[in-house]
Amino acid sequence: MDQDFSPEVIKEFEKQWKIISRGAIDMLPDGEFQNRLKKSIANNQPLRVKQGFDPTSPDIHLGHTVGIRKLKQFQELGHQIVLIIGDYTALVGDPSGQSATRPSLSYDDIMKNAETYQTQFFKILDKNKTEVCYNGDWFKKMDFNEVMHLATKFTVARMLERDDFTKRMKASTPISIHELFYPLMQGYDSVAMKADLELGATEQTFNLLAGRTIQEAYDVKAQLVLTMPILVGLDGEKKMSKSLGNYIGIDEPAREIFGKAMSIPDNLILSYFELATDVSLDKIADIKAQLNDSSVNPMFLKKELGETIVDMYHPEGAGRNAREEFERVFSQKKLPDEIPEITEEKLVELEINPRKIYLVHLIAKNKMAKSNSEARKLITAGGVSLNEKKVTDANHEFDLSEDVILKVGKRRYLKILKK
RNA sequence: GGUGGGGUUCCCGAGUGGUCAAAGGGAACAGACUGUAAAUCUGUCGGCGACGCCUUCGGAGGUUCAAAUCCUCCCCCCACCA
Repeated sequence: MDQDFSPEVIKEFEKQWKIISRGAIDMLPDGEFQNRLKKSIANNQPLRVKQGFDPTSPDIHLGHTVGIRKLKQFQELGHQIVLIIGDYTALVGDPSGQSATRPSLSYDDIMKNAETYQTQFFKILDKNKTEVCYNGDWFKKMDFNEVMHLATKFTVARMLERDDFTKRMKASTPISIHELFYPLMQGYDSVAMKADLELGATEQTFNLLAGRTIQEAYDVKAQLVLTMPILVGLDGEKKMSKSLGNYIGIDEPAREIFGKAMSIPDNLILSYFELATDVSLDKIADIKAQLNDSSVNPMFLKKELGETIVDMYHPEGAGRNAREEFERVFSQKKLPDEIPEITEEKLVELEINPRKIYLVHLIAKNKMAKSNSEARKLITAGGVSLNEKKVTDANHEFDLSEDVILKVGKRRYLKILKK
């Protein structure tokens, strides 16, 4: 029952399709997806495009931006973006891709995270055109009867099909009943928001499709599903996540972002360009060609990547500055142009005698190492220098006769000022 | 509810009375080599102004000169049975 669409509609559809499908893995169901998009254009009825984010950590990182930037594209094409902040789903914890039950967060922490999420979202999205909801808004009000009713809409067999559960069963790791509710909750969000389309990473496919089932059970039209690849973290193996510490936060200082970008393994360069930046498809093809050309040092492409990413989240020119700073410090091994400083008075406050500075304490008390032992180990390992001279004596003491620059490891600096 | 098997340092996982701050691997950190890439090699990997001392082996007690190891109670997980 395809209706006939005018050439203008088809033209607009093709334009939108090209943009929307960039980078996408699945756009389901095939056929219906195209059709509903066309209808939306023909009837001037924007799609309600939903994605949920559980505020389980305080920061949005590049991994999140894969979806957020896709939402941005929909937004620019005139569709309605619906952001769900999963305050209640965060309480449950998404089992997707997990090999163990997530540690539960306190509601206070979740709400704090939700706040920073909001401000960081709008570094990318247009706040005025975005609908934001907390799923606690409806889950808080549900009584047990309604919860059970929701639970009747899905079967155990289907739930256990997903491979994260299968794996956990095989590995004999516990699965709590409440984790089974996660997909139901996410699906119910789609009911509540009357979502036409839900976006998520590939690992979300099960949840997204479950959403269709739940919607239909509640007599809401089943949503379309669009999945995006998972951005691999800095370690080159696992998905980017705050808890694994392999992430680039969009709120981080320019030099951090640049530095972290430089530390990714070479085989990630292309996917970072594809998933984390807005460079054109032509440009991507060009980068791909260069990566295959053995005469090109991938480092140059990586620097370009770093610069591009920095510029997305910092003012114009920040990328270039970060790059120059990086080259100065790491390539030419010069001192960074900004080094945290500490004064003689501050030392006294830290109970360090400026006339007899015990290096171990200086490092530990300034949080350049976790403990005195850690500091001691770093010194012994040859990772500590004073005024660019390596110190390997763990009991080293010195007096502050002049300003001193302390370097610990590759990148921790501190300047101690004689008053 | 019954029976059996388990809970060890960031993770996996050895260890069944002293030689245990606890093998091995992974992760991480530092150093060498580099491009803050990969690979490789080396070292470190509970805390402490440190060849000694203090705190750790699910929790609480107990036996012992001595306990991760033995006993008691409790908590949690898994498998099978019901």
